[in-house]
Amino acid sequence: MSSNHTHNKKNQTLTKNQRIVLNLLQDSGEPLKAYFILDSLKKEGLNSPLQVYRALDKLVELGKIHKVESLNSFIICNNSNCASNTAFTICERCGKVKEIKNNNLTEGVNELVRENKLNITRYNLEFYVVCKSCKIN
Amino acid sequence: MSSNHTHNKKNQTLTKNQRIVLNLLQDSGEPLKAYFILDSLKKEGLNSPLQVYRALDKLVELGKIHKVESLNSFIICNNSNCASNTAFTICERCGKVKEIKNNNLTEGVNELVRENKLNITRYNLEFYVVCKSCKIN
DNA sequence: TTACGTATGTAATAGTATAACATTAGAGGT
DNA sequence: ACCTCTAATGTTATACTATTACATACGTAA
Ligand SMILES: [Zn+2]
Ligand SMILES: [Zn+2]
Ligand SMILES: [Zn+2]
Ligand SMILES: [Zn+2]
Repeated sequence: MSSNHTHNKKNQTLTKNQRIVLNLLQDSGEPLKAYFILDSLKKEGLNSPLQVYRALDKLVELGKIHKVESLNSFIICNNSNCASNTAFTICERCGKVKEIKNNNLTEGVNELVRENKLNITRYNLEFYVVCKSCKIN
Repeated sequence: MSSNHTHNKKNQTLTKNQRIVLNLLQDSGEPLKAYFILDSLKKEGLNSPLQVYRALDKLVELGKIHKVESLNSFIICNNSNCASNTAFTICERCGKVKEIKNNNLTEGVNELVRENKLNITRYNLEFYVVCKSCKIN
């Protein structure tokens, strides 16, 4: 079946489990919970939580997805250069999550870090908001 | 026993459960987990997780403690004016957590928020570091 | 007093994550 | 091709984190 030649090492190293979990997160675009992922992928052959968590761990490590800590959820990275740094807005009302892509923010954080002599290895920023559609209602 | 007159409303409103949980966190200074708190306070009369979680919820709401989301832990607020905004450094090696008190950081974040038009209600910032004692070793 | 909101106590259960161990698949060197 | 090493898998069990539900008590204010 799956012709897993060794081209394209960076992207094609993914195993079957990792790939189907990544695809689900990609298609969804929303933060998903591990057990929801498990339920969704039963038909693809995932049977146990551990299979999901192992795939998630690997994908986080590769920077392809992020964990939204305060939601116990995982979301596709749409930024492609986070290097395990994350910044999200989270709507307090509807739960919608957006990864912040703004370069000003990234630069601003870097500046903050320099100015405050924080010897950091990475960061995780969660900004709680009321999103546009929720503000209307 | 406990003469709970209604003086000093802001601070003395705490109930017995809330008070003993707060005291433990205060004495510890470290982030503690709910079930550790439960075990520690069995002798004080806490029997069930729910008693702990209810106290924790209230104390978070009052701004007296914070939840460290990525550790599933709770820590005393040593800042006194966070208004549910939090900023921590977390050592990746030893797990030591410090609340950032630096006013420059607070102001810097506010600036970031203004510049990026983030309509936020609160934020939670986690900076992963290697702390001094861990860097030596 | 009555009524209301908030806190309690207790039991059960839901939701999140990892440990342990045996097995398999792949990449790289010889 | 064969050996070897590492990483991933499959499976079961278990640990850890948090909430639901419901009955009861307490404090404040009308
Ligand atoms: Zn990202
Ligand atoms: Zn919303
Ligand atoms: Zn604080
Ligand atoms: Zn350390």
